[in-house]
Amino acid sequence: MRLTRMFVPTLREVPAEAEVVSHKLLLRAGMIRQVARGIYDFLPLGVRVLRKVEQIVREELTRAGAQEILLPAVCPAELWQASGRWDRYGKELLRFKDRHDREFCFGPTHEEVVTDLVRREIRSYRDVPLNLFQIQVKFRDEVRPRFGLMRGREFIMKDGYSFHLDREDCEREYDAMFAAYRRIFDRCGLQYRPVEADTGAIGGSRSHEFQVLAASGEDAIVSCTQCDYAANIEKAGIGVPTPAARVEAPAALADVATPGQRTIEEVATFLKLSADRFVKTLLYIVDGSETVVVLVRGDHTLSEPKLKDALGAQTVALAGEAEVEAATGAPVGFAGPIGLVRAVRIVADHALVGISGAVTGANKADTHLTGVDQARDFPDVVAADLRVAETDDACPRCEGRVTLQRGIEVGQVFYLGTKYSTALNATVLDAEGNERPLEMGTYGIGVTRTMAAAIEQNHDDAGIVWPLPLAPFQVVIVPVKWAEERLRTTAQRLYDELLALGVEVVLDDRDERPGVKFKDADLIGYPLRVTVGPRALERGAVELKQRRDADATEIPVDEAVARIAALVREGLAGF
RNA sequence: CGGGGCGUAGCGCAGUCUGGUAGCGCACCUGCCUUGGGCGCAGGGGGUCGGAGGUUCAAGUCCUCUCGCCCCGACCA
Repeated sequence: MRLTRMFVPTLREVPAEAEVVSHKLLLRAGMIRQVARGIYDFLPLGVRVLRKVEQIVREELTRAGAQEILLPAVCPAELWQASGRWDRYGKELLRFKDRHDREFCFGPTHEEVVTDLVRREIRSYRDVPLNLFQIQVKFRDEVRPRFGLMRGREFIMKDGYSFHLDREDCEREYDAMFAAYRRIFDRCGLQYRPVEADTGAIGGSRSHEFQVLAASGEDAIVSCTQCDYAANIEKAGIGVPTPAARVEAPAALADVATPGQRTIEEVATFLKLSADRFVKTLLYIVDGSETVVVLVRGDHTLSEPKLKDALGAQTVALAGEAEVEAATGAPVGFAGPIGLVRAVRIVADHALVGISGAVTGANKADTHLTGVDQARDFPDVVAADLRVAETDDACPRCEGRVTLQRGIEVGQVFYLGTKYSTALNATVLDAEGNERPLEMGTYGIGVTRTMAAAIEQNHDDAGIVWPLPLAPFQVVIVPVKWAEERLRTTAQRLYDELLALGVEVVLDDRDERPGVKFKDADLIGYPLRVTVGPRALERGAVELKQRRDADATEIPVDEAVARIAALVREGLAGF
């Protein structure tokens, strides 16, 4: 394309609403514009990048045996009622009625719809395995959309679903999708890590997230420095439990007045003790009814997913003020495991087993207990791995230690089991003539989020540095002075010849000063820039600069087209 | 949902405290000039000051309500 004919409104200044770098650069490079919170226009350059991501996804999934379909974005309530999610999904589900007052939602994900399709058409075990995917606009009415395309309300997702006769076959497909996802993100030119993930409220038992490594990522991931273990921090296990601190001469229990000191930090400062001497006492309501006391060391953080696993619970929720007072007889801030009003289950993190000389709430207003000895004072606890992992914790798989990194979740693979097939009665007859619910897997990729993640990971002060496979165009040709015929005709010829070779090239035919063109080229992030200027042309040459390099090299005009085409070809082959 | 911030030209902002003819930079249009990293000069167009109501001789400015956007937290996967 000629730049004079293109709709690329670049901005010199950053619109005030943008916070993170991908959002700023997408706006400045004229790729997106915000329409409402979490909802965006995609301009021509933005669409080209989206299509690049989509095409890679499409090719790799097709290669892996999946088939593309397109399901409705507007879905009838009945299917969601059948799965139970109409009530459970909450306000994130955008609901509305048609003119006949029938209820619909804008699909945030499509397990129900695809399972409905499959149950109507599939009868025999001979019809499976079946793996279907779509690339579609989704809507989730997020409480707090933010960071541009990183967490929008409307976004483009590749969602895939597979159907199998038994668990073994489903797990085989899971592994195949895992491998396909690796190829997809490799081909996108991204640095990422597959990590073990919490299975969350969707249900199911096995899941990996694909996390693009970037400091601005919303997720924390734990990875081992010695083996390939990596997990979302919510899920990450701790190899060797931290031994509890013990004091030499066990002290007797004693009340100590702590007026108005509720948080660990406040009490620790007040008593001049370090936080690891405290037993943090949290009350949880488990599965909506049972009150459970949960203990972690004062300097540790509880992981709710781990708590859920440890208790075998469906839901856990921090207890409200009234519940805390009912169980402890004290206002919030003074709870402890000793002398509770009601006998309740107590679970404690490993790091508290055997602790002595500790401090905890006394279950009395403005009072804490010192000299606490776990074995003596509250022996009746269940020990479990409950806390959030920290840097230098032991790896659960090897002798190594773990480190923390930030990541952007761009994909997730999930073994679902028969949750939806059972709810929606999607069954097949097996070889013995028995009706069996289909085993399912689900596989998602955030296409728009991948686009943002690529920028978070690939940019500099001047703008985006697109990996070649995702760039909206591969090459920009910049004639330094459009008015000068010699430069114009050379630029034009290079442009025509590159186009003929199938190179995605833009000709900056604007009558602008060179500085403006260079700034825009850097901002937009074309991987290759060809500068046609009087100095080099005098020597029969043009300049070639890669976006990621600092310097340009001069190449003879006659060789330029072949050299550039080869660079693009070889560059793409590298992914 | 709780806390905080902001809505003035396409973008970035000043003006609001202390009411009195709506401004600046960039962008845009015209002309000249210039052309290797966001040139220079001259001229010009563009605003229901987010919206509604109120106070006042007079409201961008004060009061009430409301809508939108951003950040932190809670929530959610």
